Amino acid sequence: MPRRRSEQPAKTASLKDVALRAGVDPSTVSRVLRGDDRKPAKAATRDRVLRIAQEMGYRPNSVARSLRTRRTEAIGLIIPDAANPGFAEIFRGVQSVTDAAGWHVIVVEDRHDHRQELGWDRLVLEGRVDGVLVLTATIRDPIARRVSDSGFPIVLVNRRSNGVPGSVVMNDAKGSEVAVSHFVSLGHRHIAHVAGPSDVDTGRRRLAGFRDAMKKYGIPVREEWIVETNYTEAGGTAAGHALLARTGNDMPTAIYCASFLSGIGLVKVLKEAGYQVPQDISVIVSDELTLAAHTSPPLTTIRMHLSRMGEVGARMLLDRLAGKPVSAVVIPEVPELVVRGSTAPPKKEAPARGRMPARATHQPSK
Amino acid sequence: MPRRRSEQPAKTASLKDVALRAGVDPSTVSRVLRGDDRKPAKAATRDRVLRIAQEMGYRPNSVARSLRTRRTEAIGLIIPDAANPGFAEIFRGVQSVTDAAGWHVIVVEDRHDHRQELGWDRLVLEGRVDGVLVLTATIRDPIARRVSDSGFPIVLVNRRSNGVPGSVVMNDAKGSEVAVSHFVSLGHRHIAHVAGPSDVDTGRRRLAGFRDAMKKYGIPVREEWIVETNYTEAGGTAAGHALLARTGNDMPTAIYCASFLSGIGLVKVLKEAGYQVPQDISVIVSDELTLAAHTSPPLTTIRMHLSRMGEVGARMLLDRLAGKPVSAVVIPEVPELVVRGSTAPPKKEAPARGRMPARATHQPSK
DNA sequence: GCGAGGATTTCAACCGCTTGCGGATGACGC
DNA sequence: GCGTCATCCGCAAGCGGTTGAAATCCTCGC
Repeated sequence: MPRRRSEQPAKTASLKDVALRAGVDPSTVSRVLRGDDRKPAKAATRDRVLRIAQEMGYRPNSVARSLRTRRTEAIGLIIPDAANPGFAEIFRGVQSVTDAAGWHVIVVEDRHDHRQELGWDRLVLEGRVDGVLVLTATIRDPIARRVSDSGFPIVLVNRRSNGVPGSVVMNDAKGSEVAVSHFVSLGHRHIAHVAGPSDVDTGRRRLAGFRDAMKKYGIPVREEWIVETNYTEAGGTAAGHALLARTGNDMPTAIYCASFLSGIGLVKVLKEAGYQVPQDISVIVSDELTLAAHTSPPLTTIRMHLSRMGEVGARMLLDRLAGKPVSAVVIPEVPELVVRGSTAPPKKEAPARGRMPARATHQPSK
Repeated sequence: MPRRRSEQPAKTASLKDVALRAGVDPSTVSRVLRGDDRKPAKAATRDRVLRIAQEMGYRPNSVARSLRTRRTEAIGLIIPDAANPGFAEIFRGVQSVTDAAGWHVIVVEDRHDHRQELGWDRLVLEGRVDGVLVLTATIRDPIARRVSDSGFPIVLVNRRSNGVPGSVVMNDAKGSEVAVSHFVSLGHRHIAHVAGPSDVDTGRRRLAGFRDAMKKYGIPVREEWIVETNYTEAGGTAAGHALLARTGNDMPTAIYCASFLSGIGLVKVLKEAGYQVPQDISVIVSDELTLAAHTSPPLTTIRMHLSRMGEVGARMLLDRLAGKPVSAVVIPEVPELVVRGSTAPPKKEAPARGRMPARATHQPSK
């Protein structure tokens, strides 16, 4: 068991060591290894240096290099909640571009309890990363704003925030329209929306898109059927209860829910209250995830191209670090409907339009 | 819009700047700020330095510090697949201890396609992190072995590997026993196991635990009912098909599946083949995740305390970096059964024991 | 009043790599 | 034969901290 020889970290070869063995100056080794063509070496010495570096298994020390070049070739990824499966999708996209570029990603979960300092701004203040991808920003986010104003490269992903120029989002409004459109085509006219938080951009835009779509189809929006909540399962549960409490038996026949996780919570509450999905109430949730196919019932979703958004965001950040300016982009991919088992025509559609008390067939158990 | 003043990175104050303003030597500032008590400063100068540093918003440059101290205060977290929700759990645990310690985590997804180099050993070879937490190691993993042998701090999480002394796993065998025990108590005697890969530790130990438990209950193991696959949904699908192909109509009445994701795939195939879960076949999957409550049917699971494992692993790595030796630990929390809707008594249990062809009521559609 | 000895603080080297600048070497044209 | 110019390579100065050794300053005992 060769566990002996390795008490201290094995002292890796440095640039100087290689230079010594190759009989040249460290600077020459550095230039050769980096392929610095502003100062090419003679073919002979280049080959020799290359060979020796190879033999010695030399690897440049990234810390020293970073100190000198003032670049870490690492970015920060600030996420709200690792347990949200949507994050994994975005991370995928990010990783694919950072990987290709040879960059590293420091992931930090930003629990909002310790607002002010000690969160992720340590990352930027202490110079550990060259830029950050922020998935947590609210519409007026003081920290994001401060960091951005300081000139530090920052790109928001799936978020926009006041005064932060770099961001990538998707066409949330279109997603809402697709959802409403599907409901309408099934014959629904009693449509509710479980919205995201009003202080985050996606929440607002999905809601706005919902309102626009309803108007487009000539359906009045019932304000008591708009309930705001956060993007967690508990949030969905709360929203479900709120909806039940507000409306009594006058429930909508269809609900567009602004996030997958809250959709899970929502459906649970509906079922507990005695409503069947989709027979009594149809549900569409935002964000297509593989798990959606396996829930009960399988969820009809709006595919939001999360990993694409991660890619584009990472790309923008890297470009920014190469000198290009950032901008607010909306990824071109349009949200698509994925039909599964949580949507169906309404049970008994009333003959005309007009407002009518929805069926009272089911006495909510709660 | 104050976007102007910030064209270049705002030139943060350095140690020297603070020293200049405070009228002392940089080294003094350094010692004061670090609270280096081996060489305490006079109270007056200490206060002055502290105040001025505060005023100037000084933050030490972590790169420079790392170069000198040879510590990055960052660790690498090597994961197989960000889309696996179990990872998020482990990450949670890891983050909770690194956060408390003020350390950072570089997450890299180790797609095994580019085996040999360019994977995560760049992280260690180029000195970006002080240690790594590896969630991907196989039983005889050449890279993990090499890194470990070089003396680089490495701790495996949910994995063990030949020649790598630091690891934390849970009591997988016990999990299998709990599962089998539950099946038996429901009256099952035709029990299959969809195992993890035989080249990863957890796969082997869950399988071994399964065999032991079967023996304990005096039930012979049917080898054609043991199918090995990986921890993905596709793996579960494949396993399901394999099981159907191998056994024809002689299917088991209960299956213990070694992972959540493969369980999802397995159940899907079973349903497609016309088997109802749990009426025809009961299923227990390993790893308790919140999603398990919402699948169709809700899955009976074995809670594996993943986040705890993450905590313990991170703790061990940090301790190792502080000089303590590592070891192979099994976390004390025992796997617990979480009963949901995917398990039930077998439909019609044969009168006695002995081997009998299972019901042929269902003609698998495939 | 003076030297000892501890308390404070400064000096300077160094971590490993990058890079502007200048020196050495050699080829070439006249 | 010599100046000119390319080409190739070494020197040395950092990047921004940390840290052992040395210097300076006080305080105290006699």
